[in-house]
Amino acid sequence: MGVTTRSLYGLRLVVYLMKKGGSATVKEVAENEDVPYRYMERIVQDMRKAGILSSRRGRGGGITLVNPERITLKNIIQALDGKLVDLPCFSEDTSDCSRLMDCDARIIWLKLIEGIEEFCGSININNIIRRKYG
Amino acid sequence: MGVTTRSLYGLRLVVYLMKKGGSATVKEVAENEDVPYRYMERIVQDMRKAGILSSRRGRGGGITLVNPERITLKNIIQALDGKLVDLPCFSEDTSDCSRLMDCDARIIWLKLIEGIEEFCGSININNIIRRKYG
DNA sequence: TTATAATTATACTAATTTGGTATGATTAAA
DNA sequence: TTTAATCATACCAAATTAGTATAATTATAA
Repeated sequence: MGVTTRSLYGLRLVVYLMKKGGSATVKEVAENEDVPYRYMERIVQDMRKAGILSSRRGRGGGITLVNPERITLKNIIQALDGKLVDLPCFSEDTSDCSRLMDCDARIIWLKLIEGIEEFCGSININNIIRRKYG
Repeated sequence: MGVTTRSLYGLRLVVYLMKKGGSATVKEVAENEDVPYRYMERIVQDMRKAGILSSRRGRGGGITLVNPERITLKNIIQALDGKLVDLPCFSEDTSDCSRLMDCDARIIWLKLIEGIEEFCGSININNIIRRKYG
């Protein structure tokens, strides 16, 4: 189960902003976190659309975490990698699976999805960072 | 976090053999589980190498689960998709990440890996199937 | 002993996803 | 009105995924 660089970079961004305790420009974060600037810009857009951060345009603008104390790993991965657990037979057009109803494998995948959603939802980034730095 | 068709089909195979309670040929499983035969053959090889099933060649041969009552979702995914959780910055050559030591994101990813390994290791396929069919 | 039914081993390939770049528009402060 | 920032898309190369194809090996049965 792969996690892409998008989520990797997204988490770096969140941690960076939390440690700074405020706002920053995308450029600043990209430079400090070793992420290509243009790529980071796009990641920021998706996180904004997901409500993880807000932004201000124009000179003096930048980005800010919306609810730092509530951000979970689930939020970040869902915003940037799409579904937390992505299974071929759980795609939009369920028509691609003719087994649906009597598929015993499916109940097991459902368990996986549920379990991972709960677990990732319980990983609160701010808690972990504060525990380390007070 | 994507799960590929390999794991999907691998689980179908395991469930099929469990419900049948014995051996089968790859062809039989492939036909019954809507999996391309040649593809299933290769999946079977990886599962055999991982010790999930054993096989007999030649006429009358086939495949058998080695320890049905001990097979977990973790076993299947690891055998077929490689690492359970695959992160770019946890690749073989750690040299690709210059942050390693003072990376706060890393401790969070480690949590994720640990948590998912434990969870998937706890999903026992046989238990679930038996619970449904007695 | 020979045909047949099975697994095993590799090599190949098309489609999709990933990990970016590039370009330009928009916004707002100095 | 310049400048510094985000926003919106389009593009592209490399890697991965999801298979196919071919042929070898093994063991049973006729």
